[in-house]
Amino acid sequence: MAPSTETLTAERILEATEEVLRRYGPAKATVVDVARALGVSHGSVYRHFRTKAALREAVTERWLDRTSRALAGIAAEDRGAEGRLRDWCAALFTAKRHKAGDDPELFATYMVLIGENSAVVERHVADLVAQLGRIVGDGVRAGAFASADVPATARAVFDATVRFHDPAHARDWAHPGADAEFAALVDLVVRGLKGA
Amino acid sequence: MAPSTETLTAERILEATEEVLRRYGPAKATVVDVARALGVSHGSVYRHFRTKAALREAVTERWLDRTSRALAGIAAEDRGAEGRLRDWCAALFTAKRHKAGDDPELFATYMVLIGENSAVVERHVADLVAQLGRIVGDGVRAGAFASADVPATARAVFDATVRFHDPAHARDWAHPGADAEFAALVDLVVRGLKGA
DNA sequence: CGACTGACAAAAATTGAAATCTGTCATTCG
DNA sequence: CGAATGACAGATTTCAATTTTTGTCAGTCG
Repeated sequence: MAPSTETLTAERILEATEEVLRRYGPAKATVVDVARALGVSHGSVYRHFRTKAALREAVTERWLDRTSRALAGIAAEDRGAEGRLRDWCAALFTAKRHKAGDDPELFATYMVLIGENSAVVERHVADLVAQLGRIVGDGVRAGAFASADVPATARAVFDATVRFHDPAHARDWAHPGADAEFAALVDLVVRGLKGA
Repeated sequence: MAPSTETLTAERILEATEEVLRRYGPAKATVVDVARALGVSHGSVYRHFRTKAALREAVTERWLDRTSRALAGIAAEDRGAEGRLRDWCAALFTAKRHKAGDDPELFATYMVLIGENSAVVERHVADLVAQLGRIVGDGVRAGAFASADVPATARAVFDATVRFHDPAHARDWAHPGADAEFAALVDLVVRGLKGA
């Protein structure tokens, strides 16, 4: 966009890249477009990011981290594990559903980025599962939940809810029964956590 | 392939179509190829299937029905609901994993067909959920499971296990920890079914 | 001196003309 | 007479020529 006299930082490049991706989509967005948006030559962008792939990876990571941070707040709250778990799952579903529904094109763009960067996604998933682990662990300590292997149980909870947070299933999130199905699933999972 | 003197039936066309899809893949397989394999003109194929899409849909349906029928056997067995549920889920996971692992190219072909025929897939899913419903219903009647709404619970069980039967997650099925994660998930679900 | 530029080679994407495929139907074949 | 054919129009795909993009680096500028 407007050339700027500010220093060229990785941060500013990432912002410009997001903007370019939003405007042109993942197929058309080029490094030259990003450079043009910043009023610099594309060589300067390569000073901060070794390849176009690295640049896209950094954008993907930023995007996923925003979700992570929001949920970390819920996981850390000081109250009963069941309530926190229910709210955490609901917050994850709601956040994803809004991202998918509010701006489908931008969401499609991030779906492409996610497909390109499985390593980043893996780290993100590990992060979310760790958050679940903290909630489940608290629940076990307080006697609300039963689990012989907290990390494995946390992973099972994450897996059980894939349909309501994995972008691969985004298509289903709009359909009318989705909320009821989500509620039934969370109830089933919570009952399972409470033990036999 | 070899021309034949037999009558041209929908069944024979479907077999030839499967063969052509296996050989050329979903992108290259044409109606002309199918006709050539049968030793007839492509016009004759159109006598049995109105469009290429209808032909592919029929192939997809056949393929999904084979899985359905195998599982229906387990659902109908005369024994405890918990064992049947565990075996049914394991059979579904194992069957899918083999299809994906044994012939990845053919599996990719069917993934494409599945993407083209969401209506067929929806019916297939409804069928599987109904089978689960029978098992869960039996369990509730026998006092082994607790559920206020059997169809909704069956759907929740199906949803909870998506990661281990939906082709969208096929990529994960090969990884070493998959079996342990599957076991942990089924345990969680079964505990949930047994009630709080 | 170090951030930035822009010309360049190699790789990838786009374009449009030619070839192929889909779906129809008047005609042939048994 | 009903099943099958093959020529055909319109839609889609292919392929090679052309353009654009990526990534590098010797050289400029402040």
